[in-house]
Amino acid sequence: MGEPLQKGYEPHDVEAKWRKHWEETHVFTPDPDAPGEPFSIVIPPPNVTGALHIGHALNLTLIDVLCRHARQKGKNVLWIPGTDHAGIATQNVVERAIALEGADRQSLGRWAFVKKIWEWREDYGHRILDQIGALGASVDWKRLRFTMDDGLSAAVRKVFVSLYNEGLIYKGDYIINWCSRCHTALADDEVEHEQGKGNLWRIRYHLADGAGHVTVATTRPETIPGDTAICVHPEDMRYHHLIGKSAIVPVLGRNIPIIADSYVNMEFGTGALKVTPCHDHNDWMLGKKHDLEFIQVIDENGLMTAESEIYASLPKHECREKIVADIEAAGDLEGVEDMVHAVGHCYRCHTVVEPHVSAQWFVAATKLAPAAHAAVPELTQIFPEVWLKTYYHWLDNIRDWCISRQIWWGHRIPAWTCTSCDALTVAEETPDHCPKCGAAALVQDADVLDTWFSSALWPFSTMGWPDDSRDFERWYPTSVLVTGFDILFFWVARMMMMGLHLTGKTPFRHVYLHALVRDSAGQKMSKSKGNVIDPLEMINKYGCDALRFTLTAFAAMGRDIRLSEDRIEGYRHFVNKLWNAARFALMHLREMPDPVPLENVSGLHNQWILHRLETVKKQMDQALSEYRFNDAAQTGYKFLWNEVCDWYLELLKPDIGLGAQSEDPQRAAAARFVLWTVLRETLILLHPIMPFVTAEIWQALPGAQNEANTVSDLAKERYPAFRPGCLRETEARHMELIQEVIVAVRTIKAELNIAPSHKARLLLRPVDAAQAALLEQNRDMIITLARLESLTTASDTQIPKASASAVVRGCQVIVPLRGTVDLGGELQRLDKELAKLEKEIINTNKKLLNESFTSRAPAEVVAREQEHATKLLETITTLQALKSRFTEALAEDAE
RNA sequence: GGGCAGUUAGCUCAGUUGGUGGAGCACCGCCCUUACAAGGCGGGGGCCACAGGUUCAAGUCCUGUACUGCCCACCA
Repeated sequence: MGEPLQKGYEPHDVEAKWRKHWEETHVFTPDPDAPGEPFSIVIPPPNVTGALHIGHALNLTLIDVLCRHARQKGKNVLWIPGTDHAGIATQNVVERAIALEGADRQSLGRWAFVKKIWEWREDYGHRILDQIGALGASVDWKRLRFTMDDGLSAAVRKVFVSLYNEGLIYKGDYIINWCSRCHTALADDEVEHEQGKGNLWRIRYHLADGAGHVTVATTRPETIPGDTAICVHPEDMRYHHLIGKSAIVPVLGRNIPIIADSYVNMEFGTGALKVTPCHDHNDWMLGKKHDLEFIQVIDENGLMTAESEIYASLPKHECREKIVADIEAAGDLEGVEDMVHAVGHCYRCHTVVEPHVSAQWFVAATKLAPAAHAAVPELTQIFPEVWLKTYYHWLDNIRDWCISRQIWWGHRIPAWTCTSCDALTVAEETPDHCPKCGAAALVQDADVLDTWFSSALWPFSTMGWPDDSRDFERWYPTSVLVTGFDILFFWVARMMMMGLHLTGKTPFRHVYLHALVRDSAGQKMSKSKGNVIDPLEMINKYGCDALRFTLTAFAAMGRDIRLSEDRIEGYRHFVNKLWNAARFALMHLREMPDPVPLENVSGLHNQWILHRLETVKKQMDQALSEYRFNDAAQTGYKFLWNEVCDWYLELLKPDIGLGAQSEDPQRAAAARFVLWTVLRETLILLHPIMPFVTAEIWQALPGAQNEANTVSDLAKERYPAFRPGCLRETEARHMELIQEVIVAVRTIKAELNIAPSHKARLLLRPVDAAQAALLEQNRDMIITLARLESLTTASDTQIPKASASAVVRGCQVIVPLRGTVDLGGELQRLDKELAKLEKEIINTNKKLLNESFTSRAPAEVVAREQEHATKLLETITTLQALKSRFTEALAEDAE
């Protein structure tokens, strides 16, 4: 027996206690040789120096729900935690930190700077891990990984070498996106395009033969020194005669060819395009295609190169001003207009990126993509399905992936150049001599790999691949990848490509893409907007379970989550409700009740709640297996609050000696065991979503322990077995009648301003003998919950004229009115009810009189409508009779 | 420019295969009933964005329009 429950739920103490317990007992460290179907998930690794944000909280909560549920279902569950070295992001953070000390990485040097980052990681790397723990994530801490661990780094080198040897990694000159602040290449999808104001200049290029000029339009005049052609559309009659001739580059005076390519848009600008292959992606393509000259005029610092002659060493924006002025002075500027166009920015630091030609390493993604396309949905299924098309489209239009980054923090590219013979060696281990010429002087490539390269290996590198590993054998491929849709391309697609190529298997059977968490106005949360909701602050204020329940309840498929603090506060009430319900139950379960056969238990309320419990067990299980997290949460919520608390706990009070009735030992025994069962199984059902509060209640539940002398840990408990014998549709419907009668009485009281505590007399006139028996058998429930003085059930009961009335499933519900009550109120009530019913019967009859409905709709639907109409008519007739009696009473009263 | 979502109660959102629309919060009234006032009971509130179409029957399927959001590609 554990500790009894305190008056109020104190999340902090409880959370700390269970976190510690779970970490110390290693319940989430699985044994690969243990039985059970394998179930595995790898964490989407957060930045090692990062802090937990609400997106992580959502992600981790959903994964945790799946893992805890899978454990309950008897699966052998592995959830690998870990962090990502996050190249550029981390380097930037540390650079900013050392800048405060007046240092910079250049002056420190590579070795010392990287050492600094490792130190930084030692200091701050624990923070994010601690925060993952604070969310209650049931990860296996013994298998904690970091993308720059020895094992994972070895995997990275192995993959690099093997792809290189297969020709799937190559080095080449290419135009890339260059961030002159981060000083590194950026992948296409690391560039964010934003609309910005600019100018469009129209500039004359004189023809070399002196026969006039051609006018081009450009937004970037500073690239003019790098022009190596003018391009027009082959079918553009305005320029047809110029194709093959030469033009002169303004100011510099070089001759360049005029070429034709259908890439050119005749409608835009003047229809004549200046081609600068080194400083524009499309111009690069044209340059390659038409074998143009490549002249680089802007360097990696954003300064003009010597090739730009008189503009050499000017910053590019100054060059722009100067060259425009020079052209204008020469009389060759035809005009300037304002225009809005998209400009690329670095996704990390927001500097404008510059297309830049340099030697880079590439993965031949074009060759890996087809397999990743073909694997879906056969081998890997994507949820929700709307992302399928997006996934396919991206893979079908993929370009080779630039994987080299000119930064210092990351996996160094395992390629060495011989200083004497220039030969390139790619190897897993540092070579001590050049394999070609034997010289010992080898220089390693200065670049590191794109962070996503190591991330792409994460599902198997974390399991010990490429070495023979029991974990890999047992748990790869993983069961499901849970992540945000924003990294479908960055991460998911690349894991698919790498996983398929290297392991021959897709790295996960399912991919569940969850939504983004936005603020209550639908805005993306960001520090600069000041609209972030800090999950740790929420945990602190409302408790972890409240936060987790909120996130789960809002995680509807394919829809963004608009979160606000109010909602978390709201779900805290639910945690509290569970706590209080449990406290009440435990007051009456001082010790383990003696079991009674539940399939044969007596008492309509017992049969009903057990029936509902079975239904909810099935529904929640089903919902989670289909990633309908919100449905699972809502089902649990409604069951506990609206059924267990609002009805069942009240209904069982008479059984256990609360209220007017005297205790019947047999009924009390049954009630206690049913109560114990319902509480016990509800705790299990809610545990994946709310692990802490349920675990705390569980340890106080007598008889929940299954091992002697140990703390009773709900995290180890199995999903409750289904009891088909407890499914009782008929009894559930009978219970609904009782509930409806009770509600009818309550409504009468409320609407006629009769105090709820007023003990009314109630007369019931059942529609038939079966109903009469049912009502009579359950009279205690009605008396207690409707708060009655007396209850008379008989079809021939005299009805006092001054009575309020209602009709429930044909049964007349009569509350005789005495003294102070406002009789006019009852008339209004009856009229309102009758009007509603009449409207309904008109609609139903309209349908039934429609020949095409009765002949074409399924017989079963027609029969249902028919029955509905009959019942409506009966109710109306009865109610009208009651109303006329009541009107007489009013008249008599007036006399 | 191409693609994908969304539009349902005052607010935030559910609504599986078409069969007479739900929840939470907010609102109104009554109640401190011995698990819970972070509560209980009852109530009001919606031509499901708009216009067509399919069907006996449309929030649900189809077409179009409007607005909102996102993704991709970017025209020099």
